[in-house]
Amino acid sequence: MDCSYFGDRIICAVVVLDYITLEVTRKEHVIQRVRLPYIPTYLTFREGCAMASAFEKLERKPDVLILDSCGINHPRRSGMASYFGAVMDHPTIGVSKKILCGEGLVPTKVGEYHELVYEEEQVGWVLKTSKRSNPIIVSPGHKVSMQSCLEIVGHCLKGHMLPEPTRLAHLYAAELREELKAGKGHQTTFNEKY
DNA sequence: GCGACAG
DNA sequence: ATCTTGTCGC
Repeated sequence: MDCSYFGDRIICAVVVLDYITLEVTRKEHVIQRVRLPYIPTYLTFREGCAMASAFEKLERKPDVLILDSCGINHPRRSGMASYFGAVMDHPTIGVSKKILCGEGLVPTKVGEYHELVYEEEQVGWVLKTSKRSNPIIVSPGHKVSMQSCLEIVGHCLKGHMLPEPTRLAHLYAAELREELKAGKGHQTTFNEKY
């Protein structure tokens, strides 16, 4: 899942892929009004409601959810991936492009990775996924081990900076944003259950 | 007080 | 996240 914005609207897009083939199985989305500003370490309160509504639209839930955010690599060990996973009681993994907290060696060769450490504790990984892009941060969200999150994200890589689920959700969210901008937002129906 | 700070 | 042109590299 990933979110994009347009004016005072937030668009949350979710794309489900088959784990073996990485082919898209399902796409859903919701549009809501932005209710809170972005405040570092409190991202869940800005995007959480839209994500919950989008996730509930899936008749069949995926085995694991990858979010564009932090997992346990967070000052309170509760990045949006962890928080959302706990609230929805569903396995999650956090994938981000910048470090919110913690530090680790910088991987330089594709496939290379290092531990992301925060307060003497490993909270994730710094992974080099493509030649030109900066490494990405991978961390356990909820009900996924430190080892598993790395394996799962690694399996979803196709030579791009981001794993396919995140990359495709990002593209879909951007596509929906353009449609809204073009006025094609016929279905002005907001899904604001949360 | 200063700098950092997921999206 | 969003605004924004060209540009370097696969």
